[in-house]
Amino acid sequence: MSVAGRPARAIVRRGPLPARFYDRPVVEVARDLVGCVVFHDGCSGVIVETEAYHQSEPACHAFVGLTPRTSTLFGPPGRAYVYRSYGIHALLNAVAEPEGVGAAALIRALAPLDGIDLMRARRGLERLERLCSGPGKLTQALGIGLRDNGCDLARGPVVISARPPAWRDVEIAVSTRIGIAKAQELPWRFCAAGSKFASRPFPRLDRA
DNA sequence: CATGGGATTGACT
DNA sequence: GTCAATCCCATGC
Repeated sequence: MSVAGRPARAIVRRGPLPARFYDRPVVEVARDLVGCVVFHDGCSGVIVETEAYHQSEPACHAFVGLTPRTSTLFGPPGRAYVYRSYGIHALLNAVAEPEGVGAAALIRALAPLDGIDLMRARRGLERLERLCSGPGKLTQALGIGLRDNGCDLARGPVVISARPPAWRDVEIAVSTRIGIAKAQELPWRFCAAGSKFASRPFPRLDRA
């Protein structure tokens, strides 16, 4: 017990991000999610790479309007949007902007924190830098699947919490998005500068 | 109902 | 550098 009477873990463990964190422009949400922590099923990791997607541009699934697939994107902010990519991978997004606006931040890479042995077992890999260095890799490592689509990111099973103290002032690098055919010019990719855990190195450094 | 296209990854030349 | 795996879902007949 400290002099102040507060357990140390109360300082280290931050609460989940509230819905209002997500209820604003998706580009800001994507940028500010870098350094926050994703939890699921005994594993966690610090977000080191994100991308923003908005209904106004054609790379976003919500560009086609409200369909069964995109209903989560148009729903309330602070939910998980999980979809299957290339028939194989589940990709995790955090829904942003007010309800009725289709937008989300794609979580592209994590720096592993807890449950690393479980992540290694799920991924069949040893190297820490490769466990969560891609949007399909991190969902496999944390055991996140399509069943988590629509879950409340403040209540779980998938939870995102605020930046730990060591990440509060993380330097953010900006670049264009990866793996898309349309709207490639938008600078909507954000990364913890110099992180070894990103899906790919950054072409150059620009501060956000 | 048939078709086609991915916000990827890992194996291979 | 190339390429296939694999499946949800939007689109069109």
